Amino acid sequence: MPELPEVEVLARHLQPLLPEKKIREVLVGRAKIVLPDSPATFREALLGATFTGLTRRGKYFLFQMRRAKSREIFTLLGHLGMTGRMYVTPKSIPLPKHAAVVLDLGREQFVYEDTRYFGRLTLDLTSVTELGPEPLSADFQPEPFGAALRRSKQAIKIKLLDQSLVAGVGNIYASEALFRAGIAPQKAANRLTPKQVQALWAAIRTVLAEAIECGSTIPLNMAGGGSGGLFYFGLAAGVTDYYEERLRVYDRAGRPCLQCKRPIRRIVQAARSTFFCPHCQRK
DNA sequence: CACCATGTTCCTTG
DNA sequence: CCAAGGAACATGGT
Repeated sequence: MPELPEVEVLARHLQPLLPEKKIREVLVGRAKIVLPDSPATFREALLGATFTGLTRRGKYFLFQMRRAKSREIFTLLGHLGMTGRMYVTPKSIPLPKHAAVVLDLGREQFVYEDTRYFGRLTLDLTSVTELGPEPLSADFQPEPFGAALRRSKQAIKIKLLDQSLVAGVGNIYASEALFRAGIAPQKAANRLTPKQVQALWAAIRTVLAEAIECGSTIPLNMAGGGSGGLFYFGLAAGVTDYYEERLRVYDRAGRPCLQCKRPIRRIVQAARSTFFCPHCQRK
């Protein structure tokens, strides 16, 4: 679930649930998640601390915290990796199989679960400092974006996954943005025309903004209701495939292009799937 | 058993 | 030093 839109939607969901909740106990179920902190350091830093706010940067969550005695503020960084989930539940709800970190909040608990354990929940903030501009903010401008693309000979699809170019685009939305912009994914970044740069810049913003819109309405309203606050993004019953229906090329290999009816093709770039329409996205 | 999966980092090569 | 390619990480679904 984790590209920028999914992170944003989950952040909006968690935002009102956390402020002023105090961490009474910290359980690290899988040490790797907390790296480069040690479980002991991590626990000591969070014990007694209070959540004060939550923001997002790229695919990262930035939890604003306040230390118990010193009142000093600090940031807890979260990343969902490929399979991470975070939610706040009553303590009566049993922990999932792959509970990586659990924060005891009193009557509730904050759960970070991750089946593949690729994610992070840590006090180390170095990875955020290397991120490129936030795509939906005014920091993301077509000219610097184009200038960065001109410096790279990589295939544009691969370049879009570079978080220092622009933060938050992942494998799904890279394919989606290129389809919207009508650009072939194999095209070298430095060969895009100024018009293509402009179109891609706009497509990235459109695709991400629409995905946020989508995620913040249907799944959110349905989730949490019956299950005592349990929140599973995109997994609300009956709307399971709403998410996929929005996507125009991703995971649609062999199916007709929504614009020209010719089959969508899947190729592999940098060991990851790319989906595109060879007709609508020509070199 | 084989292959695939929304991500990042580390190592190697040139 | 940098760009680029590939493996590694770990588990589960098909």
